[in-house]
Amino acid sequence: MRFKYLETVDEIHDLIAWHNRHSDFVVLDFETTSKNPREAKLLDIQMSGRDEDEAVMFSGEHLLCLTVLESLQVFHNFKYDWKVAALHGVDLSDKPVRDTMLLHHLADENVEHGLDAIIQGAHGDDYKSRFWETYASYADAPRDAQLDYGCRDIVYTRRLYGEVCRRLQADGVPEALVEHTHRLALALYRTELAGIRVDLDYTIEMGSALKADITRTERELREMGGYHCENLELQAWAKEIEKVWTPKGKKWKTLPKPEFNFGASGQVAALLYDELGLPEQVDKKTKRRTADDKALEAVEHRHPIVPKIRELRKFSKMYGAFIEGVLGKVQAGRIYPSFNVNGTVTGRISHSEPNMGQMPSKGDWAKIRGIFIPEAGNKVLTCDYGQLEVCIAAHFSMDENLLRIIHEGASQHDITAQGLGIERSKAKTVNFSMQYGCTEFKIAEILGCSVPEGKDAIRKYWETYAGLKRFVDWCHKELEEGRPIANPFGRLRRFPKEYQNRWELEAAKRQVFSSLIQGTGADMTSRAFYLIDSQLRERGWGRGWFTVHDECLAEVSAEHAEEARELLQATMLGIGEEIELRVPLKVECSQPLDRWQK
DNA sequence: TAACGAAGCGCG
DNA sequence: AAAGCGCGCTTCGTTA
Repeated sequence: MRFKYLETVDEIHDLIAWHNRHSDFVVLDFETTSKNPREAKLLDIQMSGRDEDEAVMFSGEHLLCLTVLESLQVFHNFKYDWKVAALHGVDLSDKPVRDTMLLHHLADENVEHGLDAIIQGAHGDDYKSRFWETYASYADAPRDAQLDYGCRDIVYTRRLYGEVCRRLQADGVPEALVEHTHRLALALYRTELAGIRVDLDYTIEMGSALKADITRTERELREMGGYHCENLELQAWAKEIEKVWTPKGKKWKTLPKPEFNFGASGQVAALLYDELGLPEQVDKKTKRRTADDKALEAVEHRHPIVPKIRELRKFSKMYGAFIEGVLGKVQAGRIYPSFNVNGTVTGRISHSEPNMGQMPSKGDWAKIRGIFIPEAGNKVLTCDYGQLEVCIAAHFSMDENLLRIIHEGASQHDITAQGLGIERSKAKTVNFSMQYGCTEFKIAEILGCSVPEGKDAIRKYWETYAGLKRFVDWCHKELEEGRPIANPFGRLRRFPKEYQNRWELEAAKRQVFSSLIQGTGADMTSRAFYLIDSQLRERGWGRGWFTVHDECLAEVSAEHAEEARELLQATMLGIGEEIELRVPLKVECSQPLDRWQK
């Protein structure tokens, strides 16, 4: 390998001009001071050279030179480098781009996609670990070491690009899916750069109310023993002489300070089961006693302290994960979540810092979503696919009852309840569980019946949805014969060809159908999101905000909100035609809103 | 003191 | 038999 540090702008321009004439693509990578693009200072830029073992590096000061580069840009995670460039005043987003990280995920969704892991696996070259063992930071390393480190990344990324392209071709992954994936990432790049506005007053007010709830509930918990508790020890604990759980010694000690932590599940379990003598609830999976919400619910009628602990848990979760979690990430009134295109094996987008997809949506807690607001003068639109999984399952299976649900508006939960002779509320859980491939053990747990009765319930379920059963069986046959199943976009969910034991095969059988449904829904939503974002921008009406699995959100000017609403609705419905879905889709669009809410 | 896994829980 | 899919975040408690 030959690496060179280019000192002058002339040298850089010479090479770029050469690329513009001769290269199909140019590999690029940035060295910076932080993984967070908003904190990152651009230090150096690396670029592929005239032949495949050659790479160059030049100072980040010459970032502007890249604007004259015309060739296809190849990055490993372009979203990061483009954000850094944008925050240094250079927009690279009008250029064609390919991303070896995205391609690697399309080629194998089951492995890690970081450049380090890929290179280590493919070439066994551990120059990266050697570099980081020697130097505390990139900036601390001498120029020679920086050049070697940065340029090796380029050479390996260049090889990787060729290799993943060959693998995608061999697997028959359509170019349209490759193209869509990059366009989606481009839309998400813009979303990430823009960030999301936060209503600080609203958040702080909700936060202080929650904080007061937490304080009050904690006080009530500590006072409670004296009134309701028949356990003498707990009464004593409640009155000053408090018990302290010592993790080291694994036992209770009587100490004068109230140090019991209701937020620690181990301490709560010790309190409920050891101190109060409530019946131990055991986790079916781990065989260990548990103090999770389901366990607490099961014993809450036996002691008034239990529902209080459940309340406190809820308040703490809401305050800690969502109020503090969001406020801690606010910069000048905005948050900047990451939207990861290859964060899941199914093709869903994953979110982080914060995860917008886990913002509370149920009951009163949905008000937490109201934290997120559009720019002044804009409105929020949120549109979701109704019963998307049912539509997709019906499309694949053409199951009679599923088709009835879609065409006649029948309720899936009612049909299942009737078919199995169970309550509607239980039928709802059964429907979700069956989509996830559950066994008679889980069904027995849901219905509160014996395992043989659970088995019978599954038999009735498959009688009710016989067409679906045939399709699920087909999925299992494909799996067992080692053929990956492509979704309508050509995305593959790959499973091992060989299994060490029966259990691994059973796990794969549970996953294969579920992944197909989930992945199809994910691609439909993200395809719609890309189209929505690009059309809104083209028309100057606004932009895409983000997606939450089967929901597209956008922010649009109040002036065009109604037209935009039509556009979102039509675009999401249009995905059905695009993939020739055999059933009609349903899309529910919100009114133009002043904040994110139902 | 930092890093890590487990438990618990938010979402679809 | 490890027996419902896919994620990310916070806290706790242990270990390097």
